Amino acid sequence: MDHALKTLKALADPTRLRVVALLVRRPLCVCELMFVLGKEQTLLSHQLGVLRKAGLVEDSREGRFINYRVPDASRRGLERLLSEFLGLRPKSSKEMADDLARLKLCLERDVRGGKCPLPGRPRRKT
Amino acid sequence: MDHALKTLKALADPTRLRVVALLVRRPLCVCELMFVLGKEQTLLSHQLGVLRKAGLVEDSREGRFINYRVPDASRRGLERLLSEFLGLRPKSSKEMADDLARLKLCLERDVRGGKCPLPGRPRRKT
DNA sequence: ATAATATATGAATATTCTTTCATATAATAA
DNA sequence: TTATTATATGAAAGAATATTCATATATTAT
Repeated sequence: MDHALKTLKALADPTRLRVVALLVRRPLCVCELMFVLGKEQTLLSHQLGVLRKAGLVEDSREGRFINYRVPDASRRGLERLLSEFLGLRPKSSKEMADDLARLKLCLERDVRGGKCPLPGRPRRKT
Repeated sequence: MDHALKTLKALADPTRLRVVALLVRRPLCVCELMFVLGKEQTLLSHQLGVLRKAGLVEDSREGRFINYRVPDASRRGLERLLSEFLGLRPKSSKEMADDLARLKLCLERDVRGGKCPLPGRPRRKT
């Protein structure tokens, strides 16, 4: 029950919930989350720490970037929790739709100056 | 997303989570919850208020007692959330097993002095 | 090396929640 | 009516969380 509580507490914050709703779709680095959510680096770092300690996300370094992701094992469960139990679907939640739109922008326009090395996105030219 | 957050916040407290785990099984009045959880009336009252405002529980008066229950519509979803997503099953959670044992006691031994009028339990002799 | 970039972390502050206390209310009993 | 029982509620106190600030670390670039 302790673990259940840690999970619930970790999700019970607007920014963290948005982060999870994004990461459940694809891995992202902190700067992409900053762009999409419009939050300070240091705040996201703390909040990602909360999610990490709750086991909801994992991180892995890739060069100077750190990518966060939802572990494969929990992905399905989380997806269903969000969409089925909480009703968090892009169609029904404007906030979520907006985040996804900004994410699209972020990925398409390579907002971080071509520096973010996530798979499927342009890398630096060096 | 606002509603999702309210739900998560309401569940993200040890006492409230225990309350929900009990009410998902059967309706109970406040004094029964007091007995099972070993908490003060006034505390439970506040916390039931939080759950009620989040729509997780309903209340209905029956004489001088007030019975709380999980609305039929959300019962299945909540059950699955607790057992499947959070892993809160009596078998795996000692805390939950203990609560259910105390609930059994409470119902069998008619702890509230035969006064609680919930269905399936002895009523006052008057 | 030095500088720049991406991110983390500890401490301080600000904010929000929980718990308790005192008291109110609604129903029933005497 | 007065007393008792079951529960609710507002306010105060206490505890936990979130946010910000200053600074640290790791990686890469120059």
